[in-house]
Formats: sequence, structure tokens, C-alpha cells
Amino acid sequence: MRDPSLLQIGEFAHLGHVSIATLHHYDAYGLLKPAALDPQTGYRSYALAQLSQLNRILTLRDLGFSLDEIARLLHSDLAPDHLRTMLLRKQRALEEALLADELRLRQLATWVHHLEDEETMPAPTIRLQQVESMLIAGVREHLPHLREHGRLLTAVEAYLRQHGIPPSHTEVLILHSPHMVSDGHISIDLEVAMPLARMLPDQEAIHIRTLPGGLLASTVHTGVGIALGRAYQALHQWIDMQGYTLIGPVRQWQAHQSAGRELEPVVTEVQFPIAHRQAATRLCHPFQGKRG
Amino acid sequence: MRDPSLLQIGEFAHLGHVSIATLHHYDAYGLLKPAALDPQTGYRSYALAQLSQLNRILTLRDLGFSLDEIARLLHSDLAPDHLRTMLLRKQRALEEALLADELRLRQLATWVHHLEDEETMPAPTIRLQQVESMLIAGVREHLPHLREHGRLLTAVEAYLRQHGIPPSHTEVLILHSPHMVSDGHISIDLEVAMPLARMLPDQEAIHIRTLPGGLLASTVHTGVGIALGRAYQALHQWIDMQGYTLIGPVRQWQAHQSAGRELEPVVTEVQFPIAHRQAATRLCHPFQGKRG
DNA sequence: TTGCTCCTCACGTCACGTGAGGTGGC
DNA sequence: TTGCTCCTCACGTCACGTGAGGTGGC
Repeated sequence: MRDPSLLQIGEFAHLGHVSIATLHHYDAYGLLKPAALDPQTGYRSYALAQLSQLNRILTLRDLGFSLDEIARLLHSDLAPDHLRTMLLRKQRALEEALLADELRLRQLATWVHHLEDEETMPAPTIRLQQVESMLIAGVREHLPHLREHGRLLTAVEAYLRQHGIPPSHTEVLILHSPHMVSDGHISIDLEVAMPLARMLPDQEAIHIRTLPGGLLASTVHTGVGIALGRAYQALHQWIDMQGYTLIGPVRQWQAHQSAGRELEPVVTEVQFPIAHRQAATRLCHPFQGKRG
Repeated sequence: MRDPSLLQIGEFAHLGHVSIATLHHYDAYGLLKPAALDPQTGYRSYALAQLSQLNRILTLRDLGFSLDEIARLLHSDLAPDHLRTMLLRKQRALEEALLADELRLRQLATWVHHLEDEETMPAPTIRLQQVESMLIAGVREHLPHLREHGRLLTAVEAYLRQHGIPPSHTEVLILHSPHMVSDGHISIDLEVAMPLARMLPDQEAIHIRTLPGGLLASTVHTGVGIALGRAYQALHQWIDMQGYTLIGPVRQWQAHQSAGRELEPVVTEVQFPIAHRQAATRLCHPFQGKRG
């Protein structure tokens, strides 16, 4: 009854170093149909020549392609240009995954290092995040101290109220001069802003603009009366250790209990816009520089 | 009705930069329970202080820990030693993932390069695989040519038959001397073997041993009468380009149509046992060398 | 009759995303 | 009444792994 030029699924699976379940799956998926199917028993039979098909599939799988992508790659009516595009796209995706893994590894190393001193979880947990750009309405001014931003905030709120927008309980302080000393006495170039859902006209000191998105290192503090100096210091240290560099003004988001202004913020998130330092990544990924 | 010191789930999600679905999930999972639950509506309310809990969770998630691991890490009855162990284990896992990604990337680069010349998929697809060690019964001898291994094979088969083991249709040739020239005339140090399911005694020329497992670069050929020289050349080139080095004798698995010996093999898989070259990886992963 | 290999469902994995269909307070 | 925010199922994702329960040929 058995055709000697064909293999049973078990033999074929063994030769191909895969499980029978995998072959079942590829069959159901339409990726690799058995050469013959016994109508009585439903037994699958594979031809030896199909081993090379299987190996092509496994090679592509190992490279990180999904079964769907493999099916498209193997349908030979594929233009070589398209093939090249798919390979390059996968290459880029892999490069990104690789960078992300390197970061994780560096942060883990930092933690392990930290643990040797302190025996506890690192206090200010710092996170990386990608954020979208957003529309904001703000006032910018030189102030002697951060604490005195109340007046600016009041101005923004008045402006929003004037346009029928209910008071929000979050605002952002944008520190345009990270170093606060200027000619003799201390001063800080500060923008106080609130997010907008839709475009509004500029008015007097109020400017509407887009706060750019991108990569941020951030840390969150809850509770009142916390000195934020530590958070700033920790973030500076962190981006330095992780191989990043600051690329824009620091942002400090503040959330209040209610829209009432008298209270200090109860949650503060400090955000540093960052990018990787170029040199470090070049060194490790020779293939990256080859394209444009 | 609303407690002003608590946040609705939507506000909390926004402040934490996560989706409501994520908070639902963490609730169901027991990772982060809302501070209050309205018995009427089922509405969840979160305290501001929970933002720092959320951030700890997200930091750990970003580092690649599963929710299960995070739950264990946050249950504070965890010994610092155990914590360190978990961090180190994750670090090792990440290092491996990183190496694997680098390899994929290198192979992809090779392919793209290849495509620029040929416009087709690279012919001999080469795969990396981890294999288990296995028990084999073999005969080893110096032969003038690979073709003349038939006698050795017959000896192994006779031995197996003698122990009541049915004839297999796959055997492995192990090339102990990759360079085939010795003092004047050509000779090859060859072992011919077949896999064993259970231990058997040695006998005359037959030796039972464990064929070591490990990392292999391999390529498969189907059909009869194919010159394997190409495959060997391609493998040598490949492991060189991918930054590997050969660490043991090359293996050549052969499968036959039936257990009959007269026919040439119909499938041949050439396997090179390999390991990464040390220097290359050291350069890119400074943290790796820090541990024992 | 016992083993052996194979079969077809069906469910689990992991961390959510995405509707469907419904409710409570302004 | 219309919106809005929220609710609870339930199903989908991705590439299989893992039984459960059953069959055909030696």
C-alpha cells in the first residue's frame, strides 16, 4: 500500500528537524502541502524533494519572517525588487529590536550594579517612552524662580476660559534654559503651557504651538512637597550612563487634585527629550552605515 | 458622588500613558487593583499614589519581564538575593537574544548583498541549529576516498542486525580529518555511524559513543549524484562571514530511499559544528565580561 | 489483541486590542 | 433624549504544543 518513493510524516519531520505539529500547521496554512494524501486514512506523505522547500521555509523563519511573509516570499511571481524591499525592511526592524535590547541590557546592568550598594529596588524608576507631538497654549517669560510660575499659569487659564475651554488639572512647565544662571542674578527662561484639543488664535503673550514628540526619558513623583532636584540629577546620570544625550528643553508635567490653583501639584512627571549618541551605535553595527 | 481625591480610570490611564484595557488587564491579573470600586456601576477609581506603582510595573515590563515575573518581583517579601538572581537571569536571556539578532542581521546583510549580483534567492540555504547529543554506533578507519565507506557501513549494519535492531535508512559520516592529504598519498580519517536508541556493548571495530550536540551550521541537498563540494565551500564561506569558527569534525548525514545499500543517498545534510569567535562579541558587549 | 503511527478537533500560550451590547449620571 | 465614560463578556493575535479520543495495518 505504501509508495516507497514517499515518506511518512514522521520520517519527514525527523529528517527536517521539525515536529509533526509544525508540518500539520504548514499544511493547514498552505505553506507546505504533502505530496500525497491517503483518502482512506488521511495520512500525509511527503516527497524527499520537499525537504529543500521545508528548509527554505525554516531558513526564512529563523530570520524572523512571519509565516505570512514567508508565503509571499516563496510565491515565485515576486519581483526581485519587492524581495529586496522585504529583506531591507526586515533588516531595519531587526536593527531597531537590537538597539532596544542593548538599552534594556544596559539598564539591567545599572540595576544590578545599584543592588550591590543598596539592597533595594532603585528608587526613582526611569522609563523611556515615545510620545506624539501635541498642540499647546503657553506663555514664556524670564522668572527669578520656578516657584513663581503661578502668574503665567493664571494667564493661560484665563485665555482658555475665554475660549470656553473648561479648566484642566494638568499643565506643563518647559525649562528653556537648563542652566539657571544669567549675568549676576539667577533667572530662568520658563514656558508654562496647557494642552489644546483644537487650534486657537494667538493672543497677547499667549502662543499656540506644537510641542514636538519623540523619545523621552521620564520619571514620576507622587505626593506633595517633594524636592525634584534628585529626579533631575538621576535623569541626567541615567541618560549619560545609557548612552543618550539631551536634545531639547526639559518638561515638567504637573497634575493637581482639582482645578484649584492654591494646591501644590500631587503628581509631577519630569521628561527629558533625548536621542542616542551616534558614535556608540556605529561602533557595534557595521552594516548600519552601508545604506544612504 | 465622586471622591475628589481619586481619579477615574480614564484620567489615570492618561496620566500613566497606558490604555484602559491595560489597566483592566492588570486589575484582572491582580497586579494593580483600583483603590476603590463603585458597587453600583462597577466603575474603578485609582489613587494618585498608585501612579508610582504603575510606573514600577511599566519599567519592569519595558525591561522584558513577564507580568508573572513582575508580580513576583513586586511582592516585597522577596529576598534581595532572589531579586538579583532574577535580574541576572533576565540579563543572560537578553544577551542571548541580542546575539541571535546580530546573527540574523548579518545573514540578512549577506542576502541583500547576494541579491545585488544574482537577482534570485541564494541557492544553498544555510541554517543554524542547536542539536542534542546522541548515542551512535560507528567504525572509524583511514580510507583512500569517501566513496569507499560502504564496507564500514556494512559492518555497522551487521552489528546492529546482530543485536536485533532493524536496518535504518540514515547514517552519518564523520570526517575526522578535514584535510585529506597525508604523507604522499591521499587518505581520509572517516567514521561511519548510525544512531542508537539504547546502550549496547562495544565489539571488535565497533565503538559506541556519544556524538556531542551543540550549535551547527547545516545545509541540505536532495536528489542523487550531486557534487557536495559546493556545499562544503558555501558552508566554509558562510561561517567565516557570520563570524563563526569550526570546532569539531564535519558530519554528513545521508538518508536513503530504502534500507538497500546499492543506491546513492537521496538526501544529504552537511553539518559544521561551530561556535562564535570570541573577540567579535567581546567588543560589542562590555557588560558581558563583568561576570565570572 | 497489542503497539505503532497517524488522524482531527479543541484548547492553551502572552499581553493585551477591539468590538458588541449595555448601563448610570449630566 | 443625546453624549460621555465606563462596564462586562468574548473573540482575535502568532506559531505552534499538547492532550483527548479515535482509526488502520502489522
